[in-house]
Amino acid sequence: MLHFDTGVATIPIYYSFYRLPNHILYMQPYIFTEIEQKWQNKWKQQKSVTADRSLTTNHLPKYYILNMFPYPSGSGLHVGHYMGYVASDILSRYYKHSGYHVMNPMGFDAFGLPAEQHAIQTGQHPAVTTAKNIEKYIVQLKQIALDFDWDKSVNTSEPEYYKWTQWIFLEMFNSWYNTATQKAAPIHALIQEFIDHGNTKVQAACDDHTPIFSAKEWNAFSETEKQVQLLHYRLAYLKDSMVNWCEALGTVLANEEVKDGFSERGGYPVTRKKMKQWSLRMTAYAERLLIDLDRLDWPLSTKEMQRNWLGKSQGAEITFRVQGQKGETITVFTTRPETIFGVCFIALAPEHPWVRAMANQTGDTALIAYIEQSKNRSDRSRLAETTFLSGLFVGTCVIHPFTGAPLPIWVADYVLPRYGRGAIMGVPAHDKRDYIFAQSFDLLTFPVIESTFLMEDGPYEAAEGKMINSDFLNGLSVPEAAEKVMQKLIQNKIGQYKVNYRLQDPIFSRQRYWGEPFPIYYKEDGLPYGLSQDQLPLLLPPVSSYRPNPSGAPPLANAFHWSTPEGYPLDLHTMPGWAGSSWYFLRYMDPHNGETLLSKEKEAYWKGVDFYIGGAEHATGHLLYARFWTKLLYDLGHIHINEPFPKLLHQGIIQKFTAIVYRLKDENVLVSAGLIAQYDVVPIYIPTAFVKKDVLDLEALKSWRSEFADARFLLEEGKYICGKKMEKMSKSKYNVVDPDGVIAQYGADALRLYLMFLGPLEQSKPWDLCGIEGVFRFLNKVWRFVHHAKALWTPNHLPSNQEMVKIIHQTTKNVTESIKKCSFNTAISSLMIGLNRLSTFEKVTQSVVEDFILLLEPFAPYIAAELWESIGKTGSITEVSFPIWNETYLAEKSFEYRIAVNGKLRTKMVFDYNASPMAIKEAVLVHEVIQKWTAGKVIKNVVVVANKMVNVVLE
RNA sequence: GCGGAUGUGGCGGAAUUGGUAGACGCGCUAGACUUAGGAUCUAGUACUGAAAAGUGUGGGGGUUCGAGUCCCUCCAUCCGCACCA
Repeated sequence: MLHFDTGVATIPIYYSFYRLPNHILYMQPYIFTEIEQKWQNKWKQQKSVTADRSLTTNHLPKYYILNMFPYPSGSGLHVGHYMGYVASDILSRYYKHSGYHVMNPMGFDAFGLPAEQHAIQTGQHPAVTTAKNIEKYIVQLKQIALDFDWDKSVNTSEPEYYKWTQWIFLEMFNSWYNTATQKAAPIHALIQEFIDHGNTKVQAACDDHTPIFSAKEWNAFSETEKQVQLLHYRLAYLKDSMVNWCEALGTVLANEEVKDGFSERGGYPVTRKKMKQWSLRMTAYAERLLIDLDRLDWPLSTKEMQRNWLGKSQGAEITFRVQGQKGETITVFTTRPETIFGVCFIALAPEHPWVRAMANQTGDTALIAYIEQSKNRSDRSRLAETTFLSGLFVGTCVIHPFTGAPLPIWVADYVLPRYGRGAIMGVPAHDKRDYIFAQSFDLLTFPVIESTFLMEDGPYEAAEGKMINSDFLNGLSVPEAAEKVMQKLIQNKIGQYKVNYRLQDPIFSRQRYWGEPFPIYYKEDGLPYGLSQDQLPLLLPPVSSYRPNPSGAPPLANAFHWSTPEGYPLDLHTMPGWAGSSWYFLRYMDPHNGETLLSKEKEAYWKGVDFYIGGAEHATGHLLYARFWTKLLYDLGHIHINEPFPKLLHQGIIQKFTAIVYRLKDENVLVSAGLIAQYDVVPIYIPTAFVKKDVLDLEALKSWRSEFADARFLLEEGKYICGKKMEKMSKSKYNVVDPDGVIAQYGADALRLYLMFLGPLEQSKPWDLCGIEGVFRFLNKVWRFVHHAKALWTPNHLPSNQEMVKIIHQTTKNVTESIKKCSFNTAISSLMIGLNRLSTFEKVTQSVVEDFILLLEPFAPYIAAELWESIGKTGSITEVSFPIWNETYLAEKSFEYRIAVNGKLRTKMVFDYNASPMAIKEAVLVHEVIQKWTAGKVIKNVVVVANKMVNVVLE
């Protein structure tokens, strides 16, 4: 046994000297640590493993492959992160070998809350921690030979990058959405329109209660009034928004960051508060975002998620007159206008303007209390009730537009203010929530569609059947009735068709420090104005504290003299995490351009991302925002790409068993997994290292954390059995696998191979280190194979062995086709099969060995580079063309048919590749095995499928 | 509840898209070379059965000469949206 001190760990290398021929005896073993170190150093001198080709190589076809860039967190990468990166690296290397000009960049989504939290705790500037983390990431990425071109990297937190994020924001601020042309346009075109016609004719996406003004009125407006009106149209606009305010974090949280009234991060209480926030008029794009999904080569599930998120629903708005209040009306949105005769009440969101007006007017304390109470309930909890819905009768009625009957107006918080008009018509007979509400308050329920349902059974929600109890709709089918009632509503000017989207304009400002400052200042009128382009980037200022200002203002209020040179105060908000990531794929094409965000020439060459790889968890966030920004920049003529990611693949997540102990709810007693049914327990994740074959090492746990030191244990047969669950690798669940340890033990090539060999890229799969032995053995085998072949070959003088040629061509074909399908697990399997078969030959020709190393290179670049050099090649292997197979070598002369009788396989027979079906049939029928099965039976049919199989069918 | 996906040996997974189910790898069993084996090589390894043979791709049904693959239905698991009027 020899020991090689690798510097990382002492690894025993086993191999035997006996029995081997001399040349093998002196063959150096596969010491991956040395090899990988050697090539890493070599490649360090180069920008990229294959030097970047300049745009002068325009004749080359391009391939732009992209990974979602990571947030550089302090905990570094775990093996799961590598999944997508390795896949893209394989593709990138393959396309380079195939003559493409490949771009496979990597960068950092570097603004984010963790660095800011760290800054708050330690006082260290987030830029410092971020830079440190990025450095660590780059080392980790380089060690597994990921061929990223670091010259093209981007970092969203650097001024040269966020200058353009701010620039894009200004473009949004200075634009409006023309719904007639379905395009965004510069704001000056809108101003001209106002000068000519006021806003009476313009079709634009704007705020709900934008006042109407004539050209004359516009021209008479003061500058301030004009700006106020324009703000109703800008694509980036200020809006009073109900936001999730977290006092402890001093910030506003997105809906997805709030869980049951508490912040997801930190678990602090969250209240709802009205604040002026920047919003983006994304809803203007809802229809285009929906329609264009059809053109995308994306996983179906992700497209479906985006469709749900956009949430298009078609229906009608119907206006009801309020009884006893002349001229006052309430407009509701419904998807089922045909059920108009089944309306038993009207329900309004507590936030509805009419409700507020009523409360002010009457001073009704119960109503005011109800409005207050609803304010702090999240949408989720407001909708979560299944048995009782709360509400309050306002004491007023509306008039049914057809029957003239009075319908009570209720305030109910199951009606959400931001969906539709914040008002619904309650049809308890045909809507589940309306039904529950009616049950809760004993309201009338009145069916208008014929069904076998009894009222006691619940609502009949299906949109099919014959209309009843519905005056002029009686006897019609549901669709017919819907059409007829709409005609009538439109005719009577009390209703119109309406399309609604669930999507809302996202809030775009954060009360945080570590993000892009808004290039916005405020004049005396209190209105926002954009900085000019030459004032960008607006640098993130140093602050005395990263916490919110004691006044409650965001951290930027802690900056010294945060104002324009003229002395106007600058906006105190910063942009959210997704700002920088919504357009970064554009910047990679031209990362250092100081003049524009992306030059026309570079865009014309690269034309956008060909293949995007990233996690499915970004299905509705990042992937939707990036599509929105792309369309916006496209509208304004800055880019010619309409969709950012035409082709998308989600890599699966790596899972590992977690270890769980169960503690009694109010005692420090841990209960073994088999006994938990009898107790009230809380599961707690513990490090998996403490568990061997489900049995817990009690001492390890006790010394891990003080809280366990004096814990008592309820054991099963003297052992504590842990619970386990296959879960996504995550630091908080203590089941992460650190890549450095794996690399030290098996090498980066083995880790790459293993990650890819595990299974289909897009599938989630469990990590099990045992399996890595297989690919590690394979690499050792390759090593021996090449050295063995090299020692024995006499170049160019070996007679070409047809069988061997066929094997390498077959392998080439299988590997190439698998790579193109991103089926890397079968590609590696083909390499293994190829090697196993080639190893049976005494001598192997040099060209076969060369081809094999080339086929391996995208998967295991270190060993490939080393072997390439060891067979006497001086140039870089990455510059060499990928092998191409020749079908004529693969042609078979004969085929082994499987012969079945009544579908059951009975024997196999070899026939010439071109044998006629007639001849095959005759030969099969006289074959002794077949005769045995057909003896005494009547043969009904003999199915002969050329070069597939034969089936003899008996009566 | 809705939408999407998945279900194949002890395990990870293959299967030319309707044509030999279980490639490749792990694990396991036996053997070889060995002081040794956690190196390497050889053979075997879905299940039942002594064998002949039979049974097998979550369950049930169907189409077909032929179904892991297509259709219907049910079940389980995972992911997403969650009572969006």
